[in-house]
Amino acid sequence: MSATIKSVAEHAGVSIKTVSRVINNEGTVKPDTLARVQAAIDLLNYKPNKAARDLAGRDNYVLGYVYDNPNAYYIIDMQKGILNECRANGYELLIHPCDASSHDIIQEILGMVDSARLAGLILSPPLSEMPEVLSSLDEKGVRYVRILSGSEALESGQPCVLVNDFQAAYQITEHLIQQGHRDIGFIAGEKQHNSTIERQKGFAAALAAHGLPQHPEFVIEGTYSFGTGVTSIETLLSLPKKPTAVFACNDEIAAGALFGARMRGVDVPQTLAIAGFENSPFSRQTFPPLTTASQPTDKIAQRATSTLIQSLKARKLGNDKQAIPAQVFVPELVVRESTKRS
Amino acid sequence: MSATIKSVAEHAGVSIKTVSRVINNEGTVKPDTLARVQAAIDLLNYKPNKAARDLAGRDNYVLGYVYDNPNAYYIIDMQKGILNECRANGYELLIHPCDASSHDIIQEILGMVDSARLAGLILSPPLSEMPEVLSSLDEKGVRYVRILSGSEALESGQPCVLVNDFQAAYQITEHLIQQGHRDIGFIAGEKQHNSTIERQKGFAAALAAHGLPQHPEFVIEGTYSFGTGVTSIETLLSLPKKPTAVFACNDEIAAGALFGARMRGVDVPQTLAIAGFENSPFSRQTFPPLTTASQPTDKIAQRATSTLIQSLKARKLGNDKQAIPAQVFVPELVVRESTKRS
DNA sequence: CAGAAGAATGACAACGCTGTCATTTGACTC
DNA sequence: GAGTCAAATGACAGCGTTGTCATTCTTCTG
Repeated sequence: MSATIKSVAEHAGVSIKTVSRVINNEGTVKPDTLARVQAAIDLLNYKPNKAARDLAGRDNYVLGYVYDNPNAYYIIDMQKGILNECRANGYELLIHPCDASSHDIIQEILGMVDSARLAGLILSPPLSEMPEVLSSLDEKGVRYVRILSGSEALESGQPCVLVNDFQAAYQITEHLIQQGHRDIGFIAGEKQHNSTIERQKGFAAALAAHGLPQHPEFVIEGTYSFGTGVTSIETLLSLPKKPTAVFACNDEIAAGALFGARMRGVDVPQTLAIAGFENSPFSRQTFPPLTTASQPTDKIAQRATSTLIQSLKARKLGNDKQAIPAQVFVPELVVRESTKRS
Repeated sequence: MSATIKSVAEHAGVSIKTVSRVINNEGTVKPDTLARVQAAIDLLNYKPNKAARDLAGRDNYVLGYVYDNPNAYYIIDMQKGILNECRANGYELLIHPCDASSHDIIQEILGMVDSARLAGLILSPPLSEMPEVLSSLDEKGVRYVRILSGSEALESGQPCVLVNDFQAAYQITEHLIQQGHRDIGFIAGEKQHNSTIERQKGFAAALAAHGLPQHPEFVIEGTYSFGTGVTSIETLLSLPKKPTAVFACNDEIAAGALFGARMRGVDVPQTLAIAGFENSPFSRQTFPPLTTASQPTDKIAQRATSTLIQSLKARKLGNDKQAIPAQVFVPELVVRESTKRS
């Protein structure tokens, strides 16, 4: 049926091993041999058989993306970014949605890594921030890259990509302050997401920097959901002293807050300003559109994937020590109507 | 490292071939041998190596989901449904987003099928409705299952799952009529999606059935996007005779229409009723929430996958003739505030 | 220009499984 | 109890690649 390494070798008049060297870029092939082999590959439209590769080689060419996140847009963007990088490097992607709060989540992940012989894992929050998960993976020698909230270089030099939620939250809060708001509410997501913690810290830091008081009753804890937005805004607007602006931990909460405000007949942004976080497509589609922070999720995912692949290569070549620098992404402030005072 | 078929065989005191028979459910193993082997498998926590299986066997255990659809919620639900079924049957899933309008889309799909040695493909609209794609796949002998809009059994007996958009659209339209609307606008999505055609037919049929006139100027063509909703509603509301209700071909358009109406200060649902289609999560989150039709996307996906797997098994066993009956799903009307007249 | 050292290439086993076909086992017949 | 036949099991090759190690070709040295 399709070409094999053998047919390519015959065509090029070399041994299969040499063809193998060419397709693996081992670099120890003479230029003209390489050209001959490459020509044969192109001619026959040869594609290495993944199964055989996986079987024969020590490592294989499948990465896994394990996630527990209800945000469809986030996941899709992640997948897009990961896939781009995977394709560019001849890797495949296995996706594995799961429930991070399940009691045997670790077994589940380990099981899939094992049965699919994954070369490595891409972890996004909250999984990337669960110590039990990470240590189990370390113990089993499973390679992974983490996407997580933070900005400090990790001591370990582990492969990771950071998102500086603190700074972005700081900027959003500052934007609200500059609009003249002094009483600003904060609606948090799940506290097991580091991003929530960081965003809240950024929020608090901005208030402090501008000499504004912290009102504990203005901070509501919830989940990254529309429903949280709806109920939280009710709570906030029922306070004797109401905030004039609200910073919601993500767009979904913000959309819920907007919905809740409208239910009560509160005008946004005139009476109440609302800001979200994430720049989900629908943050543009609410009425009014939401001020938010734009996170290049697909770029982050791509970067994470390339980091993982690099670390995989490094291990293969034995120079396992060489740490790969973590890249830090800072979400950008996007100002829209939901916070614009006329 | 992990257990192999050989270690299991030794443990159970049988040959590797017998173990192979057990894990493949070939049914020609004596009950007590089977029990011994099964015990060894459990004991060693043996998982067959997929790469070896794929390499040795004629067919392999990876399905592909190829899609071109900007709707993140749809894709996520599809993936969820497919994965459920895959896991239950020991298959893996490879996802492949693509651009259906690309000129070499066929080559791209064929290439990935080839290089990943896919056992079969799951196709959703618009790819599942592109004759060129289907015929190329047929020609190459690639197995696939289609998810598409329609209701008639396909002559060919090909594996497929149908969604009866016609009937659902009919119901939505009828609902609007029952609310007293006589002048109803229709905003269409891409016409290369069969769903658009079917929904429009259902719309027209309902009008006809209730003796209402068709107003060509009330039908706007666009894409399945928020933007289409925004601009279309402007067009409709600028007509000398305006519709009092609008049926948008999906929720995203409907959300855009709602946005557009609000921009013009038009009250929904009092002055204008708006209905969508799909029951996307955000159809619940607009203000007011959208009347829509609920499509059990994950169930549809799951059914499609099981159909594909069945057909794969049938081919393996040689009884390729036996056609698998196509299941038809009818989206259900979900009435919310966007069409409720007080 | 012989010899050494390194670069380039090749031969061949191994990876873990399934397919094919041969062999053994067991049940049933007369 | 020998003979028959089907059911159960096993031996072994082969899937397409990579890893290991041996071999050959180059280039450089003195």
